[in-house]
Amino acid sequence: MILLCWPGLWVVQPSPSAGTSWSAVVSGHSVLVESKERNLQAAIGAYYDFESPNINVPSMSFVEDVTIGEGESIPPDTQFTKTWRIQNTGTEAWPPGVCLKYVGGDQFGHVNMVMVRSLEPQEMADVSVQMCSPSTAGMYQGQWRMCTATGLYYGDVIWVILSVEVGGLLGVTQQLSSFETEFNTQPHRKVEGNFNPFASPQKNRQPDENNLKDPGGSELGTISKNTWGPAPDQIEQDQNGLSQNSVNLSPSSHSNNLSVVTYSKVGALGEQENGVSTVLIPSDSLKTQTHKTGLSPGGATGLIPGLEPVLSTGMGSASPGLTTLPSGRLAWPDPALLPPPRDPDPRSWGCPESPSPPGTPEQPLPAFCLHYFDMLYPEDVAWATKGVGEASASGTQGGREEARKEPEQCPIIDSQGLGLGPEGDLQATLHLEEHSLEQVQSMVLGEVLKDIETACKLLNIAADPMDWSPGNVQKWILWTEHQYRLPQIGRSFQELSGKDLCAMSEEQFCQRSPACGDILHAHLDIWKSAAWMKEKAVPGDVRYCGGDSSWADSEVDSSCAGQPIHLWQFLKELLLKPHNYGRFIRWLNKDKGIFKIEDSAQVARLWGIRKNRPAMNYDKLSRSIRQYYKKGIIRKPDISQRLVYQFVHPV
DNA sequence: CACAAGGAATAGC
DNA sequence: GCTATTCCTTGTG
Repeated sequence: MILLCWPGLWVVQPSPSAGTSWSAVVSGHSVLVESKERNLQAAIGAYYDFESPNINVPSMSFVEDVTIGEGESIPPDTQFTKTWRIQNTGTEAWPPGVCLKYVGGDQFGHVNMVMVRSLEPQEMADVSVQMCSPSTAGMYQGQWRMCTATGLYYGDVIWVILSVEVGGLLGVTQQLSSFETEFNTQPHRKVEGNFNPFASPQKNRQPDENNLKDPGGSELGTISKNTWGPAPDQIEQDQNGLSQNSVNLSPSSHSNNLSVVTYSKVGALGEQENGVSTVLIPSDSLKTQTHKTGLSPGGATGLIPGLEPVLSTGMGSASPGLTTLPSGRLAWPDPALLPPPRDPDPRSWGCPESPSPPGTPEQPLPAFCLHYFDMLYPEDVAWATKGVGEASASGTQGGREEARKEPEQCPIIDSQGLGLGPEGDLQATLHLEEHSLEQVQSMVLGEVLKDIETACKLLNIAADPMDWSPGNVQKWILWTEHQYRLPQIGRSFQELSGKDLCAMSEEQFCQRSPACGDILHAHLDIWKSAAWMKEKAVPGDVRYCGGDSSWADSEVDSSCAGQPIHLWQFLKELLLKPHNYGRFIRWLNKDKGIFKIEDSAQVARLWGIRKNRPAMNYDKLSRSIRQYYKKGIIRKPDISQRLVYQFVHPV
């Protein structure tokens, strides 16, 4: 099996040598695509539930804090109930199975999700979560967001802002809250009046960044509405255990031949507490689940058979021990912290105005964010593969049955009977999603092709691996290793041309690189498929073009094929792609040509890859930049700052 | 410690 | 010869 991670897209190819069967995982869901031809589009037949323009996204507005309003303080280590009032501001009732989920910041206890009933248009309801205040005084904040059963986040990001201090006033409001609870046996009663004198009227309050403090010292405390995605370091060093975006890429964890693997299910126990519906996720209850899936040969035109709209909590808060991501895992921006969809081009999500768009330290901003990727624990593989053989044998019928067969392992959260809704609704939803699937495929594919295009320009290599020289191969390997944080591959592929590489089997890849040969091979397969598609693509056919940039786009590329690139040209190339490299280098004043190297090590590494100089570092790179001083190409700006340079002749 | 500046030798084209 | 790389020293914050 190969497990391949593209930004936002996973592809699992169970039989690489045959090359006829692929499954793609997008947004945490998976489909299997039987492909008679070796065709990337078929490979990426994916069910994707992002905010397609064709899909109505529920609307939600935060109304007010019911308990723990602004200005209230709470004693340390104190249990309390946080209640928000929210409203369905859309024109349609919410779909069944929606929930409010913890998405970032401080979590205050173990509860990370609470079911919310389907609100009618304009209806308001209170949603409560049992929390526990931190043990040390200070200001804290956390973010929560509504989420559909299929993992689609919607509505305002709502905040918990806590002032923890000894002698806080919690007692008063909680007494009031408890008093109310006695008269409100419904977990989420309909609100008909503004009855709580402690409610704060502000909507979408901005926390005072100067006062917010994260106990772990992370920068999460400074998340604001203008900084939707956690910065790379924040993701990697998530002090809150919000690791639902992490995926273990270790091939050793995936050594079985799986037909299809999905990672979207958890074990969860719903329970009622003091009139508050809570979902507690024991960390040891996380499970993965296989779906038996299948689509018609060559076509990715159906929803996954057996895919149930299962509520996934992700796994983040359930795994408090996972505070850092070890090497080999990829982290992704949390889609929950992205703004509500407005721009149909998903590439623009997550980086609205931030000069430093969110992403992983190594990744350009993923165009498609995976919603829930639970870990596939090694010990779960045996369980996960159980039934896979049956899946292959029974084709497309088994998924739903499989889910029913093992309810203990994949409990479907259906608190208060709100789970799945009428079959008719589901069918309508499926129908709608089918329509968007093809569009989604195109977009996913476009993103893949664009990433390859970007890499080609950056590395100055051909798109078709068959055309690569041994030097190109080294560059590509270095690049892939860098881009996907693979273990050091070294020189085990030295002397090989692109043709040699293409002729190698996955086993041969693994022989040369036991740690990640399979992943590398899978990446090469994507490149080969993309080259095949490019060859087949009819000029003018925009189906495979991702938005504003086509494959043949001759976007500013200062390098000429075959010509050695100059460092200043390379820097300009990076600067011209802020979506990809804005975290590494960005303009401070484009008109004056002033730029700042934000991540010197990464820029140096990219330069080293480009020049096939693995030992490149910022010391050397900066020496090269300084060579430009006397040549009048680059200089230090008038007010010298560290890592800030200026093009003498800005474009 | 990271960065800045620049000298000197060397590599690669 | 030109450009970039590599290694080095010295200095700054």
